[in-house]
Amino acid sequence: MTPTEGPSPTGSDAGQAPQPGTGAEPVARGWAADDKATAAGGAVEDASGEDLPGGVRRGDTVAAVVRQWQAVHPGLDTGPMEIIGRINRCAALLQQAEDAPLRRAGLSRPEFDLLGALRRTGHELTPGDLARETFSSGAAVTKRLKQLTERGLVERRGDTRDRRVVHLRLTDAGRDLVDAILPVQLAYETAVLSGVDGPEQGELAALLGELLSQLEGRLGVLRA
Amino acid sequence: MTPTEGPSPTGSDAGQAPQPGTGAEPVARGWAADDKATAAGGAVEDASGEDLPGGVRRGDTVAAVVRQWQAVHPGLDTGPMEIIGRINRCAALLQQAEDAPLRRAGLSRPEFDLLGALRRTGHELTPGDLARETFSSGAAVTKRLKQLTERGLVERRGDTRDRRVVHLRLTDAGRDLVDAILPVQLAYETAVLSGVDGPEQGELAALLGELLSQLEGRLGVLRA
DNA sequence: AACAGGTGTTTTATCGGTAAAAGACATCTC
DNA sequence: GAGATGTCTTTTACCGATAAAACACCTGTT
Repeated sequence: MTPTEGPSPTGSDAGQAPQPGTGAEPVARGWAADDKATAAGGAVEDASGEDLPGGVRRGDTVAAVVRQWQAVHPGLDTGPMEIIGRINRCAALLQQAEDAPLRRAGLSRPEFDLLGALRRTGHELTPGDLARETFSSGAAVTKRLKQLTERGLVERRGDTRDRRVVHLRLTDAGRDLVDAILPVQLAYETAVLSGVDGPEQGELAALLGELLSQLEGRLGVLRA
Repeated sequence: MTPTEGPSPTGSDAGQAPQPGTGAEPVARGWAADDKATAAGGAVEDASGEDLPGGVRRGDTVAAVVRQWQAVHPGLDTGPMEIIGRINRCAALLQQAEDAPLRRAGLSRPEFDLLGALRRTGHELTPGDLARETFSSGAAVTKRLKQLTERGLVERRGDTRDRRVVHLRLTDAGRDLVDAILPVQLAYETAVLSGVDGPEQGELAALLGELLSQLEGRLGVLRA
């Protein structure tokens, strides 16, 4: 992802219409669906939401999925779905949208992610460092580095002490590219989020920060 | 994802240690990092966060990444990162954690997603319906259906009117499997979210719902 | 100094996903 | 009613990511 955001769902990000010849619109409506799945295991059918007369927004797809589950299993505690499902669905839609500026620059998200890690830390990193920074496997980092060095965005330097180790840094071109893309990326994201009021954005960021802190600190323990 | 949550990041979900022989711990700490990338393009180094004396939580990794960017580009509007970055990172961690119960049942997330769609809608669906419901490509659905029918979880029935069309429904075994997994899944998710207070969970769900509604309604327009 | 064991990186095999094309069929128009 | 057009599903080719193995090298021990 942009050295700004997150996960790279399912490999490619697609973001186009599901099938070629299929003129069919995704059930929901305007947006080219495609990636990830929804909250409760898929999008919603159609159920739930008729637009209000004035063209006002109806509930989101996750709410509709929850309603479907409630109809099948009344009383089921679907609370977690309303958070986790929405986070996942938002992540899917956001990534798809965010990839647009990156692709214009000829970079995939994971690639930009790697470059961003080098840029923001300010110093050289080893492949292992980059794998941890970008939460990807070492093998994936090796591949990306090969492409990025070939493109002249990253430079390698062998460690003098330990010859197993490699140090990586951005070239001038790499640094310039990141610095050029980042503001565009952030502006785009600002636009994407513009539907939510400023104060609410702050609340949302704070709550997500709290959740993330909990998850980062605790998930290792829960994983059984 | 469980017919409960979201995107299936990078194909497999891994969730294990980055490299085999590497005893190295992910930089952050206990949790087996691996998937997606972080907000601003990777995790945080180490910077930012020392635990407070009492063992209290420090800021999340996204906050640290934002600080790194601010150091490099002072004044940059990193607001969007604090929301989008956290959503992506939360999604990555949650999916990883959520897969545990599913894997015990021998299902991948996309598979459970598909079964869940059949279960909650209550009626038969065509492959095209399922692709839209699960936000995946038709090809992916075809593959999954093949496996799931072979396992006896799903049944196919040709349409009598239109012989191109196939109708799918859960077998008894499929329905029982979904019904057995779902509560376990939800209980697990409840545990994962338990670090956040009840009222705050409600606020979070509401804000995410608002964001998601905006994204679902608007993203198609913005995608340029 | 040889060796056992551990760490950093790369390579290989494989899996799953998408895009695009192909196949099968319905429907609409003339 | 024949042909053109479009829809639904499956197949094919390819790409990217992971896991596991292979390499290369350091380091501590005897």
